[in-house]
Amino acid sequence: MYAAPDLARQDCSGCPIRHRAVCARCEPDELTRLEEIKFYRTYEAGQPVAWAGDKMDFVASVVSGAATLTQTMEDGRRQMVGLLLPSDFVGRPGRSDLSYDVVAVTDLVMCCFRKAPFEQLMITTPHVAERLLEMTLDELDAAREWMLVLGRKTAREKIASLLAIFARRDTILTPDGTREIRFDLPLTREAMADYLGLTLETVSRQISALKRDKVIVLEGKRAVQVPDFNLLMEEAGDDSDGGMLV
Amino acid sequence: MYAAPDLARQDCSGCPIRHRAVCARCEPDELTRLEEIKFYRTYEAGQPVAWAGDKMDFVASVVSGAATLTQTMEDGRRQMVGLLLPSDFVGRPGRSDLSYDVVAVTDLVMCCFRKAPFEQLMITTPHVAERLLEMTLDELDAAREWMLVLGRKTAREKIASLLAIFARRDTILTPDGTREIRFDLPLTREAMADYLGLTLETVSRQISALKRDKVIVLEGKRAVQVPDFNLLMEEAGDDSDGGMLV
DNA sequence: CGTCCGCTTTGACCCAGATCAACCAGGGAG
DNA sequence: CTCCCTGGTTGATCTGGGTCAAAGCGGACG
Repeated sequence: MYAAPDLARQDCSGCPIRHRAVCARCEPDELTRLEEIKFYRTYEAGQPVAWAGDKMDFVASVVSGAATLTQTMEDGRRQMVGLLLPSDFVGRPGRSDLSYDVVAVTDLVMCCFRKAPFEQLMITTPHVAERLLEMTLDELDAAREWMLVLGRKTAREKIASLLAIFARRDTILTPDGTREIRFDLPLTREAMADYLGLTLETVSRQISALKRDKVIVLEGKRAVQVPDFNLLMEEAGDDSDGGMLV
Repeated sequence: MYAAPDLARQDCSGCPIRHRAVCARCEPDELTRLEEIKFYRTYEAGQPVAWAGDKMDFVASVVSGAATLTQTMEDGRRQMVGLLLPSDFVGRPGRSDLSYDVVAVTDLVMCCFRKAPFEQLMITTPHVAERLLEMTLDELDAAREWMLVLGRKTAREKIASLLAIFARRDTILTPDGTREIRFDLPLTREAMADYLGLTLETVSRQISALKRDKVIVLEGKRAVQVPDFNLLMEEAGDDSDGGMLV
């Protein structure tokens, strides 16, 4: 876990997301210019960062913590459309109003840039624009992958797919060096339901079912251990093998 | 309808997508450089453009016609993850393998650029990269909008949402100037089902239901007329009004 | 140390949409 | 003119996941 930084700190070189965020490709001089316009904001778990329809006058990178992007219909139905983890970028250079709610799900630290100077900077420092394009293309691929999950997978496959995502992101190497897959769920059952297009009851039932079938082992309600990752992938309906042959 | 162009033609200035595609922002000299590396390809309705997992050695803009992006699971379940219409862009500078199938659904003309020269050109002509970023961000927004449709909308709402998309894109002004909304469905029932995460039977039933309820008027199986666009939006579960007040 | 509250689990029942199956319409080929 | 073949419609039935309801389970707080 990354300690909330001193809000006045200016040094990007020790930043935990330095090598993965929009600034990843920047040369030292470009970084200096970014440092001049950046500022930090922190949010507590549960706090909104911005609402759909708001004008958001800044863009930002997640430094630590997690945030969700959700769309809501008038009658209250909700769909999570993105999950922001450290190094992910929010905001849309070139447009100002947001089309989804952004909410901190854990304590959150963001590295923000006021929109106008950032847009200016994108023109003068190609490495920022270049990296942002790459990140946006990755996001688009992920969104499309998720469309398959939402449109065609069963409840059990959906849960397994979500667990597989967390497993890939958060695997902890145990002290004795065995490559055991073990992580904490960063979301409540309700948030998982919003992500997967399910109800929280179905999420709970399917997690119980996967536990019963020994696909996962639960320690408490949040800690998950995956004894066999290939089995999990199979449950997710993804072809874990293949693709390298032929 | 745009006639299939002479495959050797080099003049971008008369191109029907000149002002909306990746090249929209190009200055005349940038356009000249694009012209030097471009070439056209045509596909007949139903033909594949590329398969998931293929290395695609070019990127392209749709000039006329339509293509679908679909992902397929091993057991045959399919989900359309994108619909390419004129001016839309396919391909991913920076990566080579495709993660979905690209298939022409109507006769299709594409303006292609070999990947390596295009990537080179992106570095030297910022207007291409700039426009591509903007288009990719739009695609991402659209993909996220679609996640709400797939995850939370009912079958009837899904159909209405799809019809609304076509209506917005393809509205034809009738000769006498009345703003009647009337268009042809570019997709079969099966393709609509793949787009919406439904079965083709459900698609057919819901279209019949919307017809019965006078939300749409069908002329034959493909021609659709929408007497009241607001009613259609309401059926889609979208808040057609609102957003401009406050 | 008890109680309250947010989160989770579990059960019983129901319904939207899937599945299985039959049939229809039109248009191209022989 | 008929045959067939592709895409579309419609009906009957089944079922995965939603809905409604009740109860467990920490952990914060008085």
